[in-house]
Amino acid sequence: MLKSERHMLVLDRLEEEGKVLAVDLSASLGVSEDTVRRDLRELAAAGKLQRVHGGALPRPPIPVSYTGRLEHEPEAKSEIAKVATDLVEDGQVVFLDAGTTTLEVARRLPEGLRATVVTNSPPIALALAEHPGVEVIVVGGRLHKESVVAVGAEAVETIRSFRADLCLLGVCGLHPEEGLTTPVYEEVAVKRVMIACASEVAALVSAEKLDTAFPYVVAPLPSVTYLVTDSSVPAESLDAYRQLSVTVLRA
Amino acid sequence: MLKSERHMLVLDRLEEEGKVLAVDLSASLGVSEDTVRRDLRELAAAGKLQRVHGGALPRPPIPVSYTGRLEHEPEAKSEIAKVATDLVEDGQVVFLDAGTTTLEVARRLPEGLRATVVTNSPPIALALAEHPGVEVIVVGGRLHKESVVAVGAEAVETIRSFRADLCLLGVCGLHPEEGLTTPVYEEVAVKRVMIACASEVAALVSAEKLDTAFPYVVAPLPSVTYLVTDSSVPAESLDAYRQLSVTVLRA
DNA sequence: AAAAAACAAGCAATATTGTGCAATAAAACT
DNA sequence: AGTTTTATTGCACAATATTGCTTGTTTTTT
Repeated sequence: MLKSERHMLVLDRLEEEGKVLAVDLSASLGVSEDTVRRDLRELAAAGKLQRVHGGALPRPPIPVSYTGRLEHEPEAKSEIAKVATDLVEDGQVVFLDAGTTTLEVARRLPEGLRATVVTNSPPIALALAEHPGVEVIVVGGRLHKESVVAVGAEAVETIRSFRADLCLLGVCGLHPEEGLTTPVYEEVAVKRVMIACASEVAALVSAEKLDTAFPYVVAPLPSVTYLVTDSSVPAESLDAYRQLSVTVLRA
Repeated sequence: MLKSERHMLVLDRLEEEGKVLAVDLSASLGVSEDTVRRDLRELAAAGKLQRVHGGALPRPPIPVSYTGRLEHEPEAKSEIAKVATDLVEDGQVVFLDAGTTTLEVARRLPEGLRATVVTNSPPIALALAEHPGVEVIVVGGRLHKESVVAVGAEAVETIRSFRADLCLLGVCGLHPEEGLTTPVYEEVAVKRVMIACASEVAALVSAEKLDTAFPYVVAPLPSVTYLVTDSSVPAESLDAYRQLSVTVLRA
C-alpha cells in the first residue's frame, strides 16, 4: 500500500463519514497507529483536514470574504439578513445591492430557492456562484473600489433592462425627512434605478444608520416599501417611519 | 521491448488497476527498477500520471468546483502568474479573463502599476478592488457558476466596446493543431471577442493543459502572441508552438 | 488524582530514489 | 563500410523516505 494511496483513502473516508479515528484507520489500513498519526499530521499540514485528538475532522470551508468591515456588528447584520431573506419568494427577480448586509443575505438564501438575482456587487456574485438554485446576473460597469460595486452608465443601463419584484438595498443613511442617502455619489444613480425598476423596495438598515443622513440623496422615504432593521433599535424610533407608510420589519 | 511500448503498458496497467508499483513493473516488464523509475519519471513529467514514492497513481482529475481549482497546483499557477504580470505595462488597457491563474495575476500586479483592467470575473474584480492603481471595469452578463464568470450577449457587447493592448487568457486546452479550446460553450464567444479586441494575446497554460484539446474551439494558435507556461514543461514540447510564431515564455 | 489513551520525537531497519558511470544498442554521419 | 554521436539500460552507491518501535510527554477519561 502506497502512502499517497492511504492519504486518498483517509480523505475519502473523512468525506464519507464526517470524521476519522486514528485507531480505526490503523486497523483498516493495516499500518501502525504511528503511521496513521503521521499521515494525519501531513494531511493537516497540507490543509486537507483538521487534526483533532484521536483522529481528524473535515477542514472547515474557507469563508469567501473581502477584507475589512466583515466583523463589524455581525449579529446585527445577521439578524437583518435573516429577516430580509424571508422577503424573497420563489420565482422572483431580485435586485441585490452591494454591501456587507446584502452579502449576508446572499449567503443565507435557502438552498431550495429558485430565483433570479441581479447584482452589481462582485462579492455577492461570487457568493451566489455556490448557490444551486438562483440564476445570477452580474451587472457590469466601472468598479468603485471602496464599496466593491459596479457603477456608471453601463450599470444603470443594465439594471434598467430588468423589471424586478424586489430590491434589497444596502443602506448607508436613512432619515425620516432626508430619506435614503449615501456618502458615495456614484452609487446614487445605481440605487435610484434599482428602486425605480422594482415593485417593492426593502432597505436594510442597522441601528447606527437609522436617523442619519449623508450628502447625496437617493430617494425620499416613501419609495421604500420595507424597512428591515435589527432588534437593538428602540421601538419608538421606528414610529416616524411607520407614519410614512413604510412597513417596518424588526428581527 | 521498446521504451514507448513500455510506457503504453504502464499507462494501460495504471488505468486498469488504479495504481502501479515500481517493483511489480520491473518484474513483469523484465527490466531493472531503475528503468522503471526512469519511465515513471518521464511519464510524470509529461503529465500522464502522478509519481509517488514506490510507484505511481493516475493523474488526479482536474477539480471542477471553483474552490477546488483554487488549490490545484498553486506553484505552477504562481510561476505563470509571475511571468504574465511582467507583460502588463503602465497605461495599458488589459482584458483579464476568468480563471484561477489569471486571478493569481490580478493579485500579483505591482502596487505601483497604473492601468485599466477589464474583467468578466467577479473574483478578479474583488481582488483588484484592493489594488490602489488600476481602474477596474466589471463586465456584466449571466453568471456561469462553474467558472464564476459573466457570459452571454451582454458580456460580449461590453468587451467589444474596448480596444485593449493586452489580453491575458486563462486557457483550458492548448494544442498545436486544434488551437485554443474550452469545455464550456458559453465561454467561447467571450474569449473570442477578447482576442479580437486586443492587440496582443497571452495564453496562460499550465503543463497539464498543454497539448490537450476540448470540444469547443475558441481560436487557432496563431491568434496567440505569447504562450506563458511553467518550468515543469519539457522544452521540446514547446517547439511545435514556437514554429507557429508564438513567443514562448517559461518561468 | 490516577489510569488510560493519544501523542511527539528520536532511532534503527528497510525500501525507494537519484546520480554518476560504463556497457551496449541504435542512429546519424562521413 | 567505418566512425562518431546519441540513446538506452543496468549497476554501484550515496542520499532520502518510510515505517514500526521505544521513550517520555500531553491530553482525556475515570
